[in-house]
Amino acid sequence: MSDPESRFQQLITKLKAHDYRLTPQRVALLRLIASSEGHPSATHLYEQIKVQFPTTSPATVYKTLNLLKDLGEVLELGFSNDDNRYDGSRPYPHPHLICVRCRKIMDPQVSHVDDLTQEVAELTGYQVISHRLDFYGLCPDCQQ
Amino acid sequence: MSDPESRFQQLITKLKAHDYRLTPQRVALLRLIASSEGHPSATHLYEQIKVQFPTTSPATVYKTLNLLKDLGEVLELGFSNDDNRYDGSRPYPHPHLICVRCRKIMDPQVSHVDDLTQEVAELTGYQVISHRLDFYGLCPDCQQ
DNA sequence: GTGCTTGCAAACAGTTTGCAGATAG
DNA sequence: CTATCTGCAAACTGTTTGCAAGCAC
Repeated sequence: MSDPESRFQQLITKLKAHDYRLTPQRVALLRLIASSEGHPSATHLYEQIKVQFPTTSPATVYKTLNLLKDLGEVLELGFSNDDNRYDGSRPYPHPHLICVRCRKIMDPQVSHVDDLTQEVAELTGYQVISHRLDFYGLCPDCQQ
Repeated sequence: MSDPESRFQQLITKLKAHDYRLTPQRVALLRLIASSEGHPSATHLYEQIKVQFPTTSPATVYKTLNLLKDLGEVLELGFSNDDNRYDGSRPYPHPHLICVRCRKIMDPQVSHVDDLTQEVAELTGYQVISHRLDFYGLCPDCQQ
């Protein structure tokens, strides 16, 4: 967990190391992703990038997000009913708390979650690769 | 957690109590849902029902599944990349273990998961309504 | 200069919806 | 008898893909 600026530099270095080109659109997306506290959607990121680069297309945003996902630098939270949300600050599995009314997503502190992975692996014989833990509820603002 | 036949009767009773009509297609779906050990998809259920009722449409299956979901009698596992899967035997939040290769889904025993909901609620001030915990990995058969 | 990247538009896939005819109660 | 349900087809939505032009290196 690093500050946005050094996270941004990390991402730049990673892309360079893999011989990906640093286009202005990509750099702008990396900057947003590196400070993505609010778990933004692709559309949300797209709209922020359009301010600086009005010709940017959603496809470019999706392509770059998938690139970063494949590099393990972004965590994608997919929803069957709703847009995917992205976390570029903490690109490893961790719990999320989702307000069902305003759709805000935050990262709660939850103890011993990683122990569960070990427990499941031992109990089932599966090779557990990843996990996802989401809590759904109403945030303080939305409890009226 | 009851046996398929009494679960089936429960579902019948529930629909009757809410004045929903028991059409042959619905009854067939209830029967499948009541014994849904394998977390089937809508398409999978549709194909099984088509054997008995060849004119059934996917729309009917989706409509009935949504009805059961709204009544709290079916748990829907939505995936952004893949078909939704349904659990009519245990229609309450519980952990799932998903093989990323063959897409088989099972229910592992995991200890103290419900304690986490309480922990998150106290820590964040959210009113936590539900949760979802999925583990992704390779089942014994798929580890080759 | 080369070939990766962009931006547009069309395609995609699972699910939902609208509606006319069928049917459970 | 009547309101609900079915089955078909079209619509929907977020994401992906194909391709020609653009540009990073």
